[in-house]
Amino acid sequence: MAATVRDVAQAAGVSISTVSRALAMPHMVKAETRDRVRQAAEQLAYTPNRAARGLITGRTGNLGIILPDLTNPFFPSIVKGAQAWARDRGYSVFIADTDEDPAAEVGLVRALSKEVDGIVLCSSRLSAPDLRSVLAQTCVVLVNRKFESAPAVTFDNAGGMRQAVAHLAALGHRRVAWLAGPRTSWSNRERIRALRAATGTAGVELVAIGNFPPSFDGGVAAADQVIASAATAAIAYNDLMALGVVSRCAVRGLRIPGDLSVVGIDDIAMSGMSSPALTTVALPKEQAGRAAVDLLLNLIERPDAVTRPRRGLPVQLLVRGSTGVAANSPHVPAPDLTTWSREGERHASQ
Amino acid sequence: MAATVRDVAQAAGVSISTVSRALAMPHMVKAETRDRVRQAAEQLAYTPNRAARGLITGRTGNLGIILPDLTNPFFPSIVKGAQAWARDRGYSVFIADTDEDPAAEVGLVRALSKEVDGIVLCSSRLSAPDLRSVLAQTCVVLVNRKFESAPAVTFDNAGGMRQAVAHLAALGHRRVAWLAGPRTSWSNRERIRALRAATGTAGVELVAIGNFPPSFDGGVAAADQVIASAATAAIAYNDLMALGVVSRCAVRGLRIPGDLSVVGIDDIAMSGMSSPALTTVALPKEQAGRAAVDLLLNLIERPDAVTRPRRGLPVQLLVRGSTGVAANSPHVPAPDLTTWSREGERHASQ
DNA sequence: ATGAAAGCGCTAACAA
DNA sequence: TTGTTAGCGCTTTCAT
Repeated sequence: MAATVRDVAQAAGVSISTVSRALAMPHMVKAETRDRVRQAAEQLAYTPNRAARGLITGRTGNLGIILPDLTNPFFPSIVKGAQAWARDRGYSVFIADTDEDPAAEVGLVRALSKEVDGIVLCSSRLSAPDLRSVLAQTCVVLVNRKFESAPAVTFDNAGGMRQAVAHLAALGHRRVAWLAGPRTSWSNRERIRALRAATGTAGVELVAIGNFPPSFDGGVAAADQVIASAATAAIAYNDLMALGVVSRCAVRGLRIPGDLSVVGIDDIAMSGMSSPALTTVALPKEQAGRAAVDLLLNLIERPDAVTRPRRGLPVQLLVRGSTGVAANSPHVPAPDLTTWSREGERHASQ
Repeated sequence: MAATVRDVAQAAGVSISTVSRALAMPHMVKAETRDRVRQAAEQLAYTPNRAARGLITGRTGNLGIILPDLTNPFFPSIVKGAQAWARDRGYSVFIADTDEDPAAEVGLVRALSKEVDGIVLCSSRLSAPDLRSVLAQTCVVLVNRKFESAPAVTFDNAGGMRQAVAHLAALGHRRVAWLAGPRTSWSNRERIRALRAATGTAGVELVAIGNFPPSFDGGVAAADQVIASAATAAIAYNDLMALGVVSRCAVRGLRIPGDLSVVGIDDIAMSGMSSPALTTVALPKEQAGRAAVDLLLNLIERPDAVTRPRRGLPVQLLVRGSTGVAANSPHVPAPDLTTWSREGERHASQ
């Protein structure tokens, strides 16, 4: 059995309350006693029982992180950052995947809230009333979503869109397609708005297409509409969709960036591995995880401190192979079977 | 404040122990009383305090999952399966990422072991003595590693290698390269052994190359040795490496599968998105997560039950675009600058 | 500066 | 079948 306060107290020849104090509030104990206790504790490999502590303090020392889909590579990076940061600060992190289901999201928050001191809620797809109710009941930090005055870590979507548009405009693109992601996504709304502003300023025509699922297949589905739109460049809601566009363009016989320039958002690992590599707006994902934990711990440990709204984390356009100088419209004739069969094997993989 | 047993007891007009029983051992309580208690509990939205319960039962209702790197897409799938399965069974899951550091792995097991009933240890890189010590102290299920008599969930590496070799042999390949992953990886050792057997039977010559890091860049680094080996096909330790090989081959001006066939292992999402799509040995990752949780809960809830060793989970070769009929040796002359510059932009992304 | 004692919310003996 | 009671290991008054 693991050592308890009592064991340590006995070994150090003091009372259990002295042990507790020596370990948690060292300044309230005489130096000599403190050292004796510490030594005894170390020798017995004593670790306070968190359940017992939690029972009296009302705190668990645990955090939760809830996200739509672990297999979307955007999220593991956030989790990685959050988990490591929290652990360094003495907190453990529960993970929960909603499988993109807002109903499950509510349930998970409720279930987790009993077992944690606070929750990091990533890319929440919750409706305003649901989210409001969740925020009222639990200590929550949002990531990648802003909602009323709730503490949140976001990315500088506007800056990212400006960089992307400036890049494309400089390459001579005058007609740019936006491939929208989920309608319920806050960042999707945010990005289209920023895009409208940025294209307006740059004298670039914007064509919005979608919404589509924020996945590779969503991008594949979107590609044909992009091609039909006669845009010479496309900005996708995320890298996964952008990669889908690139893939579908290959099937359709379009060259990237020769016929169409493609920009993604996120900078998931995959985006650097495709060929051509994807030009993308890199989001500091691990940093966001750390920032969320910081915010959450602040909320937990200093509930009265005022948390003023923070601006989005800075993002960085990474220019890679999928963007190039503007070409003629990529409007191509309907593909014939010859064109298709050449890449037929590719298609089998979907 | 949240409702306690006492509140429910009062509301239902019974004692606290009746409440506890009615909820945890319904058969020991008169039906009518039970219903009354349940109704009161529901109305008060009562949830047992897990810390208090844990204090007396000695169980936390939590599991931990430890893995080398969350940003390696192989692991999130396992976590996803494990997390959902555990939650359905009333357990929450802590996540911990070792950042590929075996020393951190030991520390994390120790730290987590205080807060959980059991740990799922994925692709452990621990040395035999370290692993033995960990297993002695904690309730652990290994995933993707076999060690002495420890309970483990593995994949049928031998079957996978046989399928891959049979596929390549049928395509006429007679000289196949194996790109080894980390030396400390159990599955790496397992696979090379299976490969030796399978190639021997099939009359195929095997060339082992490596070890390399199990990453895209590892594959990029390996590719040149593959090309120099005059093999017409390569099997990589995982999909990430296989994708690296494909990418590097493009830079070197080799066509896939025309000049070289490439087979990966894992079936990460990315492998279906590359072009050509990657032929790969698909591992049932989420299923492995679920199986690990099953094993773990069995261990926790029936410590005396004998767990007999299980064979590896069945795997499935997915034939896609990256393999084709054997060509001549891909031995090519050293690339000249013209060849390189054509794909120079690709290179910038690494 | 230290100790004694109460009690967090729950489960599990033991009584009735 | 139900109620009473004794703790689980810890923190935290309240005395000393």
